[in-house]
Amino acid sequence: MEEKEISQAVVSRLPRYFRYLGELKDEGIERVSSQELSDIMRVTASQIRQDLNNFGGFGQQGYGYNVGYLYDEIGKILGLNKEHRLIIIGAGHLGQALVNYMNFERRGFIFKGIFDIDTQLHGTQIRGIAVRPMQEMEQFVRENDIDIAVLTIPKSSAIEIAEQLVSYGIKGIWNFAHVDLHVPKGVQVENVHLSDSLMKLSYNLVSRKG
Amino acid sequence: MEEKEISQAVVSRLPRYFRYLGELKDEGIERVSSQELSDIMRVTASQIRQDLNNFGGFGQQGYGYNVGYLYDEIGKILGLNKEHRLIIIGAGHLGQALVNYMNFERRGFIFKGIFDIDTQLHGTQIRGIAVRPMQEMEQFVRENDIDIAVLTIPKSSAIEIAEQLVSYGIKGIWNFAHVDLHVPKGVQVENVHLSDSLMKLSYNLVSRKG
DNA sequence: TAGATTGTTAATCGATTAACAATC
DNA sequence: TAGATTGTTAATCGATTAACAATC
Repeated sequence: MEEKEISQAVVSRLPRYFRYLGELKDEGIERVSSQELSDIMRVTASQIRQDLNNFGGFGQQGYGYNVGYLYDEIGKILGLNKEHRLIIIGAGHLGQALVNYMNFERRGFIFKGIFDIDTQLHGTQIRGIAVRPMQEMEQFVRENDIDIAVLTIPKSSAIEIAEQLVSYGIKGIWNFAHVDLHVPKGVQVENVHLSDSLMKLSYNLVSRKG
Repeated sequence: MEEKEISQAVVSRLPRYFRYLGELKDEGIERVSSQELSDIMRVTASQIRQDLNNFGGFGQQGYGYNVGYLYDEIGKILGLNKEHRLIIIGAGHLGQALVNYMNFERRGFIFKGIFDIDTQLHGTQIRGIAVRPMQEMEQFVRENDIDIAVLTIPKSSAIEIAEQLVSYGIKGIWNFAHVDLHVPKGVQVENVHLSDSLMKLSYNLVSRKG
């Protein structure tokens, strides 16, 4: 199930296909051609067909794509049919925002634990999930089969915490700390560098781009 | 000041250069060669030189780059020498997290106002900034010379609110709503689609990539 | 069958890397 | 001057788009 390596450019577009197909599905639309999808999504029909054909022939000549089927298949490709078990490190506003965002749970991303260094928070709950001291992290990760850790902590501690998590067996890190993490092969890091994003917006504003 | 259009691929890398140069500066390092920077940042020296030369010759043959100077120049390119005036629409956890993140302010991104539909929140303050009713948005934007609006609202209302904001003269939208906004030329949208990011991580986990 | 639209190959475009002459 | 390293051109690589034969 991994013949050729798929480029991250393609992977980055999959969630967007998934979203638009979900919307079409909700509207009760059963079939869609690459050209129709192209018009809605404002990408070329050619790119849509190329992207999808990385994963298999989901369409049918003369017909197009079955919306529900394609939606489900992309969901599977994205691993949304499997349950992911997450912990959050850092119970600040950002951590809380993520825990409270129900849609992740709907997609199979289950928040199992929250950890923070602040002893005042220990024992309090966020959406029914207790905030625990950092010391319990290792045991919790191992006992609850956690595969993803979300880092909503300052950059100063992120590298060290990430190393610990990897040693506990974490396979994926969703990193909101403004630092680059270097992890061993087999561990995935997905960065959300908010200040980089804001700076990009700033650049495009001052450069008076199109 | 806009001879050739710079590709977004290059722009996306600028904040990262800026971050590493800031760290070198803090360490008191005065000069750096593209090769040294390459080793630290794990990109090719060639790419660094190409990227920088889109904006001018900041280096000196036989010497390399002056850290402080290059840091300042990239800051200017990113528009961080100019003050940006922001409002946040949506005072939920995510909105609060952003308002409370001091580092944005340090870079010249000043939060001037917060708006929310929830009447219960009106008059309350977040880090000294009052939460206002949506009805006051237009006047506030015009009177306070707001150039960036941050959308931390559900996707259901995002498109409509974005349209309003554009009509009030907003030039940049930092969009956290999970929907694609279509804005007129001259208005910049920078998307932060958190669920897309999480799905990408999920894909890389299940595809057992490197 | 005729029409539509995919899957896929070929062509183009753009981005990255390599190489080296210019120059500090 | 000799050595180092940039700025920049040329080569390569990868991603996107176009084209069309395959086929439903």
